[in-house]
Amino acid sequence: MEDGEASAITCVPSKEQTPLRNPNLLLNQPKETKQKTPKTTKGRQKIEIKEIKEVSRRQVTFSKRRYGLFKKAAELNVLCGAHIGIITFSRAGRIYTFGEVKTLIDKYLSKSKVTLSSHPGGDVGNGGEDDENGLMWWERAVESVPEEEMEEYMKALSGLSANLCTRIYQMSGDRTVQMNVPALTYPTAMMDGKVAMDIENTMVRNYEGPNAGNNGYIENAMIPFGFPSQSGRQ
Amino acid sequence: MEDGEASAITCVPSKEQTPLRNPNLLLNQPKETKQKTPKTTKGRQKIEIKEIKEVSRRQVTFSKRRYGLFKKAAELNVLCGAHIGIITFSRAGRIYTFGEVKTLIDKYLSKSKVTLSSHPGGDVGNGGEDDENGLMWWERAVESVPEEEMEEYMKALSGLSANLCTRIYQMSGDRTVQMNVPALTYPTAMMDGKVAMDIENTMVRNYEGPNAGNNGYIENAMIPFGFPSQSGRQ
DNA sequence: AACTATCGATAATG
DNA sequence: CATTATCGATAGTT
Repeated sequence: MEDGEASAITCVPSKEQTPLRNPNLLLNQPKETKQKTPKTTKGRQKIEIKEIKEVSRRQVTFSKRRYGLFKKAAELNVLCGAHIGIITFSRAGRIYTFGEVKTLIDKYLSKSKVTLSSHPGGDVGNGGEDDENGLMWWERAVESVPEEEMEEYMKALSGLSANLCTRIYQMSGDRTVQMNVPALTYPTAMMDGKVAMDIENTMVRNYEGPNAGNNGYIENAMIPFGFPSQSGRQ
Repeated sequence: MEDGEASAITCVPSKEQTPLRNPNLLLNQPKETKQKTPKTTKGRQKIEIKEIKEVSRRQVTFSKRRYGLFKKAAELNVLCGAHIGIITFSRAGRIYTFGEVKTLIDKYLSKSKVTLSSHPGGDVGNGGEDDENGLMWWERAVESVPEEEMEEYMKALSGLSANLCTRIYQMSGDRTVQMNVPALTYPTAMMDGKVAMDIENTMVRNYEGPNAGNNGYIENAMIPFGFPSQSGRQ
């Protein structure tokens, strides 16, 4: 499907290309005889929902719409008390996440000592700080994971999620805990920096919802990570 | 910020603040030449972004806005080629998901044998089918996981996610695989029905993006789950 | 990045 | 659930 052809998808089939050059724009300005509407731009125009080919335009759209999407999610969260998590992978492999889910799981992990007080023999209790000695198997750097084990990893991840989810539901404690299951876990984990070291052009950004505050939604909660100021490639 | 009263109509027009400093924008407002239109409704009114107290109204808003959110996500996906996953928990505990992520991970897991072909000594190759004998630790039912181990589960899940993400990035194979990491795993896993059995009034709905087709977005891809009419799990 | 005109989403109503 | 009028998001431009 090339440009210039409406795929007849729905809604308002009247697709009009834009030969429009608003004469008010750059023509000589004979003063505004009628200062009614000095149109300076065409304003928003209808676009077809299909892949944007031009890179720069696509990047801009991605930024704008991702922002809008997260804002909507934040509003939905506040208005309806729903718990929402969003992960977005850009084409270039950047990860943007939204959600309290991440925060909640962070909180859970950080104060797991308090939450889970009675454990038999382990010393998980002081898990607040990193346990640098004797990494557990899941803490190994991924380089050590051969490709053949990928499947198991996947399986483990899937199974873990299921188990966790079930378990948490069974506990049926406060509902906030129910939400913080697996969804947005790995961006958090990637925050440690390990991942950033390995992946050249991958960054993680996070967007926090408004539920921490009251009803406004936080605009600039994006936290860059990994490399300082890598601008470019969406 | 206090929100004491619960008025019948959550409309607080008095607090309306105009962040726009351009006077031209005000000119756009339709000049109210008395009443020449028999207005049948007030139309959309501005609402404050705060929790909606009334249940029925909140439910309606949740439906509408969740629909809108998923639609936006679908558009973003198509327009920019981004891969997006969304999980939404309603207050009642219902789960709604959006995203190709779930589908992709399903596919990956089902054909992991094909995907990971060259392994030295193991026999992961035939991992396509379930290994019913000798369940791995992550396959144990969660009932057997004592509460004290919850922390480890959480930790494992987190670590696994990070490792997986890194690993997949390193492989840098086809991009579809990159996307199917951990995000929307557990709804899939919950498909087994175990969770549904335990939780009385919890259901999982899924919303699929449009990337399967061309540029339209699928409206009614919600698939109920857990109970009888399971029409295939792909 | 900021602005503006327009389009799309949706609160209120039937 | 359909309609409508308004508000909010955003495509195009500077």
